Amino acid sequence: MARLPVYLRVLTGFADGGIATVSSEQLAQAAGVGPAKLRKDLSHLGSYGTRGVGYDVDYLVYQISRVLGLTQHYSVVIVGVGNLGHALAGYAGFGTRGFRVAALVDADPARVGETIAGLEVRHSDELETIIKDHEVSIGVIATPASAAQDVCDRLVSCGVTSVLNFAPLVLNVPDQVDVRKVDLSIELQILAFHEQRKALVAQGAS
Amino acid sequence: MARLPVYLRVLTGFADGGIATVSSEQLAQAAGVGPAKLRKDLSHLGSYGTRGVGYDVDYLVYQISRVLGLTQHYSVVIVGVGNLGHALAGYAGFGTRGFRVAALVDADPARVGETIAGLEVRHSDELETIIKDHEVSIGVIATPASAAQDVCDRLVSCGVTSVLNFAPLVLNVPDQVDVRKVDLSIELQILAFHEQRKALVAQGAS
DNA sequence: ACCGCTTTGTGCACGAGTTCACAAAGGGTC
DNA sequence: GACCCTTTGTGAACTCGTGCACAAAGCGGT
Repeated sequence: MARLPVYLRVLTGFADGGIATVSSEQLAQAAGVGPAKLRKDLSHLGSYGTRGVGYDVDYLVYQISRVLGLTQHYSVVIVGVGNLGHALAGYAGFGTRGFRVAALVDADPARVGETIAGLEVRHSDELETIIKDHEVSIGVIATPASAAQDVCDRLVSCGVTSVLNFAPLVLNVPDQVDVRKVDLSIELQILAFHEQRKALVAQGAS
Repeated sequence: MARLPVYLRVLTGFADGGIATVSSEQLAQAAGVGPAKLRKDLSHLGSYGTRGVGYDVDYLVYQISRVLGLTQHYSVVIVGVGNLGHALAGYAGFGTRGFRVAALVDADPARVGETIAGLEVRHSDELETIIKDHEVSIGVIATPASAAQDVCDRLVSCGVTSVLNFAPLVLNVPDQVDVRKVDLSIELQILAFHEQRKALVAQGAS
């Protein structure tokens, strides 16, 4: 389920605030979902709540972390050190929760050797070596669209089975490889669509 | 539909390549969906295809642009000029297709006055003035989580009804406001989940 | 030990989105 | 002009996720 990470974040926030137990209603409100949906989601993991009381925050954090596979550690390689790659390298979310950036890689020799967020940028020719040495399981593609499919093929051929793609194109991968896509311009266009819809409704009502 | 922007991008790619007509099968493959789904999506916009031939690329580009509201122009304000805000300001996708970055805003006085991608960073106290002067309709939140809800409230109170949120928290907004969320760590955790699932299957099979 | 209050876990119905399969409709060819 | 081949548009069955409503279950006070 794609909502578990949200629950996990909210729960860790509660844990930091010293809250020991939460009801499904509190948790649902904080996570922006309905209470019934939340209970059904959690029930799929097992019965970890106490009727009449709620859920134990720490225990639930542990269980969700376990289900998500966050008890293990994953090495990540970021390919493409443009504006976006830069931002990703400095992103604090990688360090926490078991993700480690193994290396930054770029095709531009002028960028190789540069140090970003404590990591040296290496040339993309070394991609295969890096992946094998660090047992990288997740690849992040932050290259221009023209290079993305090629980079993706190389990642996959080295055994990477999870890809996070920021390039604006649909990647072609074998079935066993998971790709998640983050696309700015698509998000903007969806917002534009809703803006227009709202404008039309307002116009029609006036 | 959230897939229209993908179709649009693929179609503009075809148009640039000088292709005049496409079949649903070609387009579906390039967009990573099934042919039936694509035809049903397009049929919701009207009957713009020719049986036995396919779809006229240019005409379809125009129709999808129109439905998405991209024939109008939208002003965007980016709040928070950290690593991510920096990357967003330099993102080429804003300029194309009717989106204009009206201003960059940050709460840190040390950053105010800095010029990024041809735009001067202004202090967040001016947020209300900027929104009214430029008729901003879309707000992008690239601040730390602690400031995000406050920024969002200010955007909404100025009449912004579309928000793109990069901060790792669930924003609380009135019903008529659309929020889209982009969250790195959630994407990573989902990939981790699938990684673990694949690892367990492989282990179980061996 | 019992009773009532709170909260979980879940059976059921409903609706949205997806897939299949085929009829309708063009274009090309003879 | 008639026939055949290709491709669209869509009706119908199906799946999946969602929300409601309620029974089961624990806790605390008396």
